Amino acid sequence: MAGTLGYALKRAQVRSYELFFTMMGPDTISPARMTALSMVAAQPGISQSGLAERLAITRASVVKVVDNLELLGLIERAPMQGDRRSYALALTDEGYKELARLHGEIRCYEEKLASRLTTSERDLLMALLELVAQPED
Amino acid sequence: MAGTLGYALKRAQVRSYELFFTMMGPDTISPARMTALSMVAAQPGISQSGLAERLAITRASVVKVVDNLELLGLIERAPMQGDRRSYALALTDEGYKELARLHGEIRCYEEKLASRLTTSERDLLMALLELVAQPED
DNA sequence: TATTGTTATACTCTATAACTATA
DNA sequence: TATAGTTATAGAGTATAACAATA
Repeated sequence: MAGTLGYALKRAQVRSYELFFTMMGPDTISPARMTALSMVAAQPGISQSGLAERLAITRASVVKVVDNLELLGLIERAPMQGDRRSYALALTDEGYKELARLHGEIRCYEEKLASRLTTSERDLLMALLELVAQPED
Repeated sequence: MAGTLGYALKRAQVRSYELFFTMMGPDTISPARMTALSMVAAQPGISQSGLAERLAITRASVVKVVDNLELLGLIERAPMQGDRRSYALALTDEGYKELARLHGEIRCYEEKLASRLTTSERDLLMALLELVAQPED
């Protein structure tokens, strides 16, 4: 619906994905997988269930994300000590290298995405978005 | 990637969809279809190709959107005078009634989505989102 | 009993390619 | 030739339900 906040959010998000794939190339790891990669990097040893919770998707869905990142050689499923049901997820050396490379590319992408905004406008926008993103209560 | 504008946009958008389906019910017409409905209302007689362009999706994809809205009795495919290849899309009486009803619900939804923001903050947010949404040059 | 990871299956939304009818 | 709408098909990303192994 034109003129609504919901629609403005949607359009900005669509634009961000367009720019993402334009700048990162069509064969890049998707934004969702990049988020998963950075979450495992931030919390090495996290289980698939833990990752599912942080990504707000189901355990079943996380299996494919992890499969894909493992197939690319970026993360590993190691045995979790003390619970043989779980895997301890961690980045491989290759995964850390790739994440570092991605960080550089993402910085360029972010700069272009916000190129019409001053630095303080960008910070303000992010703060306002946080207020919208939080569920009530 | 945490801390980026792209991620903040994504999270706010996910939250807006969650709230949308929570408030409108699981059987509601989707946001995309509502946008299509309001576009046809704003531009009666528009062709499917025209609608595809405005929605920024392919002609093939628009067929299903129109099929769905027609099946619900909300829009009609009328012959386009002067070009027998095209349809002139228009809302049915039922479609206008439903759109009016949706407008009311959307107002409540929008209010809740922006409930943490003042009116001027909401306006500012929308203005900043527009700047992000516009492709460069 | 409850939890972890997995598989099978399905749904939504989108795309591309090939078709038809008209222009 | 080019355009409008359609169909068939596919891919990404998600979900639910049922299952084996383990707690």
